[in-house]
Amino acid sequence: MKHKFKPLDRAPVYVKVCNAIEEDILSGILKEGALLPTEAELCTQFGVTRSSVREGIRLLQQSGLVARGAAKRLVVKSPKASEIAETASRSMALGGATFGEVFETLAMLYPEAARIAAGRLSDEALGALCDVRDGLRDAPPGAADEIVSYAVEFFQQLASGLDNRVMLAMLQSLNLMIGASLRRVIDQTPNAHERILGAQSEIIEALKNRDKNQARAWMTKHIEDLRRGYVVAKVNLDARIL
Amino acid sequence: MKHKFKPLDRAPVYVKVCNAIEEDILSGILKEGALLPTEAELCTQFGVTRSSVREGIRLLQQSGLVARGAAKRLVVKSPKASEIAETASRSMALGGATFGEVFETLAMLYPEAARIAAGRLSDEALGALCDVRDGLRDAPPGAADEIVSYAVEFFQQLASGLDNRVMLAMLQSLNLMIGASLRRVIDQTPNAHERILGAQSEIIEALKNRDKNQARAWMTKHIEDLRRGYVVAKVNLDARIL
DNA sequence: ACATTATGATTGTCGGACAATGTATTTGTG
DNA sequence: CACAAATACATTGTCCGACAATCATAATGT
Repeated sequence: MKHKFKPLDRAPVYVKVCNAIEEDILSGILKEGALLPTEAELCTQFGVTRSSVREGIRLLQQSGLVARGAAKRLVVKSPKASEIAETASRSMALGGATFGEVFETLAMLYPEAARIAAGRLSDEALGALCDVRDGLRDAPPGAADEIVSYAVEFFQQLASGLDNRVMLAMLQSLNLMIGASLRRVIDQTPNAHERILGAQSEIIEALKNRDKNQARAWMTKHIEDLRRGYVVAKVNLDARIL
Repeated sequence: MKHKFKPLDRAPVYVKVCNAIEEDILSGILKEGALLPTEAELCTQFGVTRSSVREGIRLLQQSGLVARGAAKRLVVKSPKASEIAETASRSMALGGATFGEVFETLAMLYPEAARIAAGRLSDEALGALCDVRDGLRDAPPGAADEIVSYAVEFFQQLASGLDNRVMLAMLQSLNLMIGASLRRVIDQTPNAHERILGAQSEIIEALKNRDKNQARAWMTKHIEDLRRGYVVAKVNLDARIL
């Protein structure tokens, strides 16, 4: 019988360093907040030079698994939804995602999110939504930037209230991607202020009444209204987000 | 009047290197597939040492913006949906996402995805779905692994057919997260093979008829069926994915 | 006891060196 | 001349050593 060799692991050392540390984090040996050894210590433990260790650390750093904490020590981090959303949205933007794709996904997700929210939102979460609505109500007329930020913040608060980190990460990444384009839309839409305010109020009302269908319906209308804004503002839906 | 200084940029050099290159990619100066200079060349251009350049490259590398191409040269990459999905799902797993959160999100997204698919899926995409279904049909009984992979592949093909990279990335990340747990569920569910096969057939039928409501309804049933499997298999929905 | 200073540890950056590897060029041969 | 083989070259991966900057801790002075 012919002996067979396993393929050798020819990955660069810095990749191996990254994988080794990552493995211990994944397996729970290194829990969140744990301090990693110093670079010098890692060198002796792995038997490699500091350059390689440092390059490995950069890989871990960018994937959000470790960060420099107090006293510059390396601490194990567990990626937060907002960070995941940020890197995902950035990657999609770079990957050439278009307004159309983002908006369609938004239109697919948020009505369902509203339906779920109607059955779950805590009083605090509802209060936060009301605060956003009130902030929008009191916004000075013509302040497009403020209107946009309140509009996005409304989505943001709704997503937060769902108490589901996976949903939150996805919805947040959409919020990040839609933010920039929304500015253009609201700039050119008359009555944007009132229309958004009205939609938010109706949605809040439905959420308060725990009326899932109503919440979903109003969210659908709200988004449909935004979509019309895109048409009015002549945003090219095939254009890349940037 | 008191002169005011802007806060100095005290970021480490390797971060600046990363940002500088990233900026040129983002602004379109460096398009996808473009070759970056060699490390030595970057050193002279930035006026820093190779160590710093290399650490900066690691950051870019992990964020999926560059990769080593032919002849080891650095080439600009635009992140693909599958890569975004992979890093996102990994991050969420590390961030402590639970089966419950993933499954709830799945149950929220896929019925809507099916509805959209009914109005859009190309013949090729439908054919791919049929292929998956046929593969599942011909799978030997008791081959849990195969059943799982066909079940996931069905979701995968459906997502691909939507022709929306943002949706695709999100759905794919769910697929990755659900994969492992599905194995346990199907292992312990009697008739899983037939039930999944039946659901796939019904969904395909609805898609062929361009019947959005029917497609959505059957997908909902399909997922509800999987949910029952989770209960039967006594999967703790509050347990972390790992 | 508390503020200040000295000490030490650690990271960030530099410079140079060399082996491994893949590319490009030259050379040899029909 | 065409094509294969050998050579030279360029580039990355890895190592080593050094030092300034920064921050934490210990020592010191009042």
